[in-house]
Amino acid sequence: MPSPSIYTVAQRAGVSIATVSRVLRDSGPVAATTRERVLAAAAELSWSPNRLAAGLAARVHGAAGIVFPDLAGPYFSQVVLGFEEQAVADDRSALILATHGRLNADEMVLDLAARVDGLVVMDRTVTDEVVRCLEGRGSPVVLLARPAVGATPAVRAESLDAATRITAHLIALGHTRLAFLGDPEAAPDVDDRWRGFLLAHLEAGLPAPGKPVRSGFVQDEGYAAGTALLDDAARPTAVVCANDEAALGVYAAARDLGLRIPDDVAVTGWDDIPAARAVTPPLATVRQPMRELGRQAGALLSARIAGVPADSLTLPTEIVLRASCGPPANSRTPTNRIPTPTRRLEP
Amino acid sequence: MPSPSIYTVAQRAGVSIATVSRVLRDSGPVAATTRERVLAAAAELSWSPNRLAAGLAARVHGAAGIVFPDLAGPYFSQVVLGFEEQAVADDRSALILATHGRLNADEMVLDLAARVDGLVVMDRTVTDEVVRCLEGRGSPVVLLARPAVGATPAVRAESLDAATRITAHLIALGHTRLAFLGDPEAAPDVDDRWRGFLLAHLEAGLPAPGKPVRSGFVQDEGYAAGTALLDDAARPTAVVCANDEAALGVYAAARDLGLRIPDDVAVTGWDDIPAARAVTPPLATVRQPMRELGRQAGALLSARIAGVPADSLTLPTEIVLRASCGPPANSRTPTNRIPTPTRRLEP
DNA sequence: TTGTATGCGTTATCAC
DNA sequence: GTGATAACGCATACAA
Repeated sequence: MPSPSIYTVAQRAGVSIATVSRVLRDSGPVAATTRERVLAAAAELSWSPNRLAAGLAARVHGAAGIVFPDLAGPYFSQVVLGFEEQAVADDRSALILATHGRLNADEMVLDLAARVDGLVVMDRTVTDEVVRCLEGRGSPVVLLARPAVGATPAVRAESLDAATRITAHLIALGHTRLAFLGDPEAAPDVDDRWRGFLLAHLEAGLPAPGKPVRSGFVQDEGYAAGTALLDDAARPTAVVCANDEAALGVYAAARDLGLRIPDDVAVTGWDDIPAARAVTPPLATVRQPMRELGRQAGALLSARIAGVPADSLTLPTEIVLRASCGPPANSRTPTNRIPTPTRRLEP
Repeated sequence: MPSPSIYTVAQRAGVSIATVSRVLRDSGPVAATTRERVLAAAAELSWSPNRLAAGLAARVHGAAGIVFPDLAGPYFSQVVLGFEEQAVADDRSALILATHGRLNADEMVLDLAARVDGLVVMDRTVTDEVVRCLEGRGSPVVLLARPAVGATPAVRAESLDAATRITAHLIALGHTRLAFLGDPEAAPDVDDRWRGFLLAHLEAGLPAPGKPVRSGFVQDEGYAAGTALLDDAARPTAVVCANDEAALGVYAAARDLGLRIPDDVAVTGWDDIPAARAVTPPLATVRQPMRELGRQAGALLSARIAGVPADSLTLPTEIVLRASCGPPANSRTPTNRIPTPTRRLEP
């Protein structure tokens, strides 16, 4: 038995399909009694309009998509969730696409674009060229955690300054041998954090630090990179990690090497995931509004879909000092002064 | 300038729309030279077929949806990711919907159903009645982490037996005052874990434990519940948590109360999230194949969409013993014997 | 191998 | 208020 159509409902209600459409979409005047009849008929047939047909006629998908590299860890999850919330708020469905660094990511994204009214694109999932192509085809795009491209706006969380500040804090605590753990080429945000790390050294008059210790975003990678970094007599006394999960990997590495945090090595992360407060010692980190990032990106996208030009947006981050960056045992600077405006001390 | 349609392309290639459709969908024979012309025209216009129209004509959405309560924590993230992977593998788009316990969840799901070929429904996001309604309207459904409903199959991870075994392990270690932290009414899986917890007491001849200490899935809730539970002279010596994140909250609670794990209180979790290995001591837990759950649910859904009847599926779980459940200081049973077949000792 | 014509289920613009 | 009817963009029998 085929599913009922607007014709079935119209016939049952004794009206034309135009009227059915009117009551359902509340467009145009309809007599109260007529409305009742239509509603009743629709209910009896448990009919709901075919979104495909409705979309085709109205030239609207009623859907928005988000493209991200992966869904590993709280960061991406929260961003996607924020996006979903905004989409629902705008009465749109949310489509997701994880590229995983697949080679055919470009065509996957192009394909996705054909089924949504607009797209949020995270990180380096696709090239700038693809972004332009998308816009060229009439698909509004909002970039997330990645620089703007032409007129395509970007939503980001401040990274460079926060990285400079948290590094400066470590330096102020007396650290002179610091390492950066993360891959600046993996994501624009990480690159900013790395540059802030460098900048802090410059400003403090310290010699330039070594190259970053490459690591992905997941804990296992942080563990591997952390082990390689710390299993060395010339190990650093402080490690600035590109994200919390990698930092937790460093925690495990330090433990397995018999090193104490922060006495033997200070550690900082990024994101302020819940686990950062559960570990011992609590992890110092930089909080970024993950959910809000997704929400704002979705909101900007909605604006663009509506034809309203949207400007790029940078959300503030917040340094969260916790015991993991506490003064090392042989601290020469007992002060706890933090050279930054926005700060926070927990717990 | 309106986006090009199949007519534009056909005209430019000097063929009919039927031919364009043929080369694009590779249906029916087309001369090589003709094919080239069409492809060229399509490329020049950077045209891609309108999915709405294609879907309408083919009576197919080319999309699958998944409904979940929230995206907090690795569990839901991984499940959704597994679902997405399977959807992509089946050449379908993935739609997501988080209900957040919203009151109008039912209609949101019904609405989502109108734009996909099938739906995976997690937990208690909607009632059994809605599931039947969905099926009645011709939308194949696969349940996830929730019992089957009529002919609608379910994909689950084994919970009851694993809960019995890990509880039995604690009891074998000498614990007699155990608490269950989690809300059996929050999710069917948690209810199974609670029942396994009870069963282990029965089998060991221990008096029935107290009521579960209600807690949600996130760390903060685990912290609050854990604090209430442990800040008491008559506190339990072991806490079986419904999931890892809540367990991490208990870690923080114990730390803040000056209690040591496992000496003062043993703790176990569920899921085996990465952070479980990063905390000190490492968290004993029950590993469930989160990603695979999503993938299998997606696969079953594909089968159902294809008209193939699908049976319910229960994936195995694995007990992962770590230091957090190590023998208490005053252990009366020095044995480490584990009364279960599948087990694992880490690190 | 290719073209014609119809249907897919709505929306929306007209008349009435 | 209500009803025909033309798009909407594509898939696909059916012809040629």
